Amino acid sequence: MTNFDGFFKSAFTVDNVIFGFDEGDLKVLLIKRGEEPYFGYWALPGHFVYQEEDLDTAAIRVLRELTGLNNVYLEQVSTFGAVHRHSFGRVITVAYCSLIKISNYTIQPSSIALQAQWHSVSKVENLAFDHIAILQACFARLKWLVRYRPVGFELLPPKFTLTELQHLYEAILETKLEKRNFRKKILSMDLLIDLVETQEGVAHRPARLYKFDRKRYQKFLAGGFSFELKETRKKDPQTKKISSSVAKINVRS
Amino acid sequence: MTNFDGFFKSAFTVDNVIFGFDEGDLKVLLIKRGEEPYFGYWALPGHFVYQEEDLDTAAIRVLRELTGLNNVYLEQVSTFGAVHRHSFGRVITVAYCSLIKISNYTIQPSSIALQAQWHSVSKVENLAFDHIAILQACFARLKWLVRYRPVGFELLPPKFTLTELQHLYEAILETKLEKRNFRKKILSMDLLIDLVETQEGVAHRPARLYKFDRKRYQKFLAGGFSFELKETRKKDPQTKKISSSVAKINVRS
DNA sequence: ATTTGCTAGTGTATTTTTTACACTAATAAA
DNA sequence: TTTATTAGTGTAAAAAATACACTAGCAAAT
Repeated sequence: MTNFDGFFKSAFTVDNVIFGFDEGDLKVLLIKRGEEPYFGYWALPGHFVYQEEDLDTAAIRVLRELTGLNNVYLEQVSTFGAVHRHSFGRVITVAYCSLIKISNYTIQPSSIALQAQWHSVSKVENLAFDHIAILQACFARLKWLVRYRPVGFELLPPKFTLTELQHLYEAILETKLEKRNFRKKILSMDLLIDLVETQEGVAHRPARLYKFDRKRYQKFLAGGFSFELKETRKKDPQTKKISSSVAKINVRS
Repeated sequence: MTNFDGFFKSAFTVDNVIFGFDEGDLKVLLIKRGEEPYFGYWALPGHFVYQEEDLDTAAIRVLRELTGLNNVYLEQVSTFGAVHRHSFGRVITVAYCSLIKISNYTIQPSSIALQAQWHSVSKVENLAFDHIAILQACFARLKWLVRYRPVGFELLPPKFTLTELQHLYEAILETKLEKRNFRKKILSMDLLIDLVETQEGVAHRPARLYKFDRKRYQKFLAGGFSFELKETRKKDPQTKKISSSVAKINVRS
């Protein structure tokens, strides 16, 4: 039998990209590292996986240890393994992604995290390691996901208005949507419960509040999910329809 | 500085899921292992990654060494890292996926591969390690992909009929499609070149041959790709439209 | 020579969905 | 009472999806 000992000299880590939404802005949770390499740099909350620990378990543990976040559903996105991405040796990292309601959680930096803070995705730069690339991959995944699963709701507080929901979709998709059509689409999916309540303390007509209908969502998951809307072209009349290439999917229960 | 040596005791591998299409059947390329563990078992072509080798590079090399396949475009799908998935120690594996035209390549088993053979995806069982789960993950990815990129063409010979193309889609999506609508859809994408030639040696009206227009595909990639068709309900009239849940996406250039 | 069986390929009416845009409604502040 | 501002609705027109019946061309059987 060949000897494979030479291969057993690597390590692997998990890195978590946690998205949140606040003040109309898409955020990502970063920690300030208190450990070499990249001491003092902002980084994704991630660390080594123990020998006797599954990847998913490690992702949850590491996130809890660094940021205090618990009970977060994490999903694997992809794996980064460039040879010299870590100065301590060969370290490949598995990226995980999640969406949470910022207001539901208290961030509690600990372990090697000097700080843990929400940063606007659009303003993030200079992260440790190859974390910018990992963030980009997860953001791309999020954009993709938002069209097929009602992930938007994960990012909003329990009660929200349709306009807030629309702004969230616009922030993720980095586009503008047409109000009428957005509402028709989202309501036709039958995933929202009208709370009858309305906003308070606004200097204009108060909007109706909705909540996400989790039970109906479960039924929906079996069959499929739909989100499709073209960006409005109202404000940019010189834009011409050159080739309206479209990507679609149809899933039947 | 903390000592991290304890973490540098793992290894990682790459595993390749190569899909092909032949005789109306979706196939996957497997090797018969000539090495412990799982000596003599059928397995995905995969092996250890060298210390100074990137993951993508390793996937290409391993595939070449085991099966003789070269110049295959591989795409990362996901990573499997259950603690005891390999008996030699902690080994996580990164799964890669590809689609090739079976007739374009000669399979040449070597290295630890005793044999390399195409197997019907629907009949595969009893693979080494957790390779069944890896195959399933890649098959799911393929089903997904086929709706958004014209990957179908990667699996067919250079000249093909529309009916052959339809059968391929039906095999991947595991459904039946309506001929008229399939043709309208696929031709409207403008990705096919009519070769004017027709089939020969068939005992019925010979079908027109087409080839894939790679140049137009490049242009298309920038904007988006569309494939959407509902399965025909002709043959199953008792099926009722209960809730036609639909998943769609719209991407504009 | 004609018929039969088979698969290739087309025409089109109907329904559903998307898109665009203008309209009305309700609240607080001026 | 008016104004500014955001909430929310009606609907026509266009585009796409769906269903299904039809015609076309070839070889083999009669």
